[in-house]
Amino acid sequence: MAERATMRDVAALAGVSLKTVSRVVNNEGSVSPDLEARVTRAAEQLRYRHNIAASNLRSGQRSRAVALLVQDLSNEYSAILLRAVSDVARDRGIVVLSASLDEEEGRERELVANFIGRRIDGMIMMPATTDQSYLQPDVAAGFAVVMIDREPRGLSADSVVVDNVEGAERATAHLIRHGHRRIALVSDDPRVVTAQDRRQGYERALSASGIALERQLVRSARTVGGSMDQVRELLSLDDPPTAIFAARNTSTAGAAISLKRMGKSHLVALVGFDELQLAELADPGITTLAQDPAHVGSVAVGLLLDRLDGQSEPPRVLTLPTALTARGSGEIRPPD
Amino acid sequence: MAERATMRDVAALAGVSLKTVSRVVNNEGSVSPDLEARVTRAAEQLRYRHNIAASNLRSGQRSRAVALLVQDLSNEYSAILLRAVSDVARDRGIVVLSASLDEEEGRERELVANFIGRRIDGMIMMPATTDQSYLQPDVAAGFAVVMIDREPRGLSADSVVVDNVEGAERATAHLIRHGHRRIALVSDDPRVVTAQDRRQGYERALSASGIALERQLVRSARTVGGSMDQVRELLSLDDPPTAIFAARNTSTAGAAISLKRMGKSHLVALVGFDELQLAELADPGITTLAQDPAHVGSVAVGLLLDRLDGQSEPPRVLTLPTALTARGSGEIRPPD
DNA sequence: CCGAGTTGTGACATCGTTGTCCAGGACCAC
DNA sequence: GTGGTCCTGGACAACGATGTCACAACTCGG
Repeated sequence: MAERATMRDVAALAGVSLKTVSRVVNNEGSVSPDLEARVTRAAEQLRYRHNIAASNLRSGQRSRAVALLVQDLSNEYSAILLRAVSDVARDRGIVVLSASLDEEEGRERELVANFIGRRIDGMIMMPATTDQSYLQPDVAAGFAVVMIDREPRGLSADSVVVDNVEGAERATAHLIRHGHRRIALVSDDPRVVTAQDRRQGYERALSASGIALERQLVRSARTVGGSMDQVRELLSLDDPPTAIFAARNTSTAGAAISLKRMGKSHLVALVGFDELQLAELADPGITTLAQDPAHVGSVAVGLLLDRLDGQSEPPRVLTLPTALTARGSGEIRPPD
Repeated sequence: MAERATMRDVAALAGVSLKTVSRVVNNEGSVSPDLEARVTRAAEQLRYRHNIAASNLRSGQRSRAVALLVQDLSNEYSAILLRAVSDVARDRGIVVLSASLDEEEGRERELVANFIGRRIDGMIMMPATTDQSYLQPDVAAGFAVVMIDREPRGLSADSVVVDNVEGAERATAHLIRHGHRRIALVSDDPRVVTAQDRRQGYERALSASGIALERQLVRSARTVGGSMDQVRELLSLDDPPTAIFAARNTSTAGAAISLKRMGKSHLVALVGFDELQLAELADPGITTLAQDPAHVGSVAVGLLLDRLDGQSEPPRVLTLPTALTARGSGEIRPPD
């Protein structure tokens, strides 16, 4: 296998010194046109590829790489987020690494260690750990961190969140306003902070209307399939709910599919937290209370780049709004 | 801002030589337990983070980083692909960079140059260029490339594809079998190779049944919104199509939304190429002819890792199957 | 108690690049 | 012709790490 050409090889072929090649490659300017042409030709001839890692090592520059750590890259929320982050990064010549944490603490620590070992400049993370104080020394050493979806714990870092409690309360109140009093909650794993917040919002809305919390109407599941099962069980209760608040996009998808398979899409109301790309296509359309993941992404990467540009104010928490879009499923009224 | 500790600092604190620290960090074994403990303690105390880039530079090891270049990371197809690639990579301690090309040749070349400059080990790519011969010298230097969705041109590299012509022909034939003769095609930008292939399959199916190609029924659009517009136009023709073959997931989504808004979901048949996560939720469910992106991803990364493990057979082309899933929209019969 | 073999440790060069600094030629004014 | 400035080019060390090799300090058989 052919070895890669280095600056030394280029210099030898062009008959100049190593440093002159470096000057040409970095466009430092102070090289005569004649020599510059010779160097450029030699580089092309040898298919020279500048080694960015070596360059960064020597020059002490930033690596121009950042990471995005989310729960699940295949979730459409994360996919849109990644796209938004990548677009902003690319405009600045920054590359993006990404990974899925699946809410596993060990995986977060392992991936973070790997990324920091590669000396990336910063990271946008939807944390899986409950405490991120282990990152404090790295942040002190200039590593930029922005949390999304959840505020940092034990770490001073910027974050971009939505008001999950308020949003869930609003979504649940929407169902109550349409006459429901038996409202089920289908949410994510209760260990997840956002799931706890959304449950709290759900409970607040109920108690604000004097509705007692019924334990059997509160369900959780981590996957679409799991949510389908929970909804099937809910609807076969003796006294089934007349409405469902699905606190996450996978829960909403599962609930909607279950309702459709049971032929109850038009009978049981459904409001989902988070957007679903094809929410409009379902029949009835699925009412959602959504945040805009592209906005979250661009705001988060903006905060990150600010820090890399030397911003040193105290950490900021940006709370983005959520919007309720009525499409039909959330406006179904309870039977008589 | 605190500078990061280096091995030199750790060595000084532990009172040993640099090389001994290196031995401990790399677990080379031949260090006495006593010294090893001192080194470990010093490393923790200084929050030492091993510099992987410097280590790779010196040792000449691979970087254990690969890239995934797709058209659009926010497309659910790409998101699932990325997730599958990441999962396999993570099991081997390999990190994944990703980027969207948006079918722009310049962006492909720019991103590839950046990634190769970072000395990543290999790349899985849905190419935007029509000719990838510019990569040949890098492949010769040990850079592994696997193409997905499209075969490489001007480059010997492995690829993972589906038979687009055959798939499109099968999808179109499905509509013909249900009695349609005026079948519209809504596809991606005609410069995209897969769009050309799928159009060819569409035409083959028509001519196999003696149906003349009608130019005005052949449309293309790059986005969901564009596809919606095309479908709206198609249905307001004097002699509108009774069925639509949407040759890509964004086209399918656009077509389905347009049909729903026009109240024609149950009147005009629709078959889409590629899966849509909520295809089942639409009313009627959307009939699709799909490939499995997770499978494409794991097969592609498998080929890539094989090459990195030294596999040197001639390039392979793996053709994966597509499956037609009837959900209702593709089985609508034409009026009268 | 010696010589051979085994272990553990460190000095040094090196990976591919860039920052620093100096040499020397061209040019100008005097 | 001299002295100063400007510009270009190159020697050298360094970034943070590891491979090579040499050399102490052991062990152990005889």
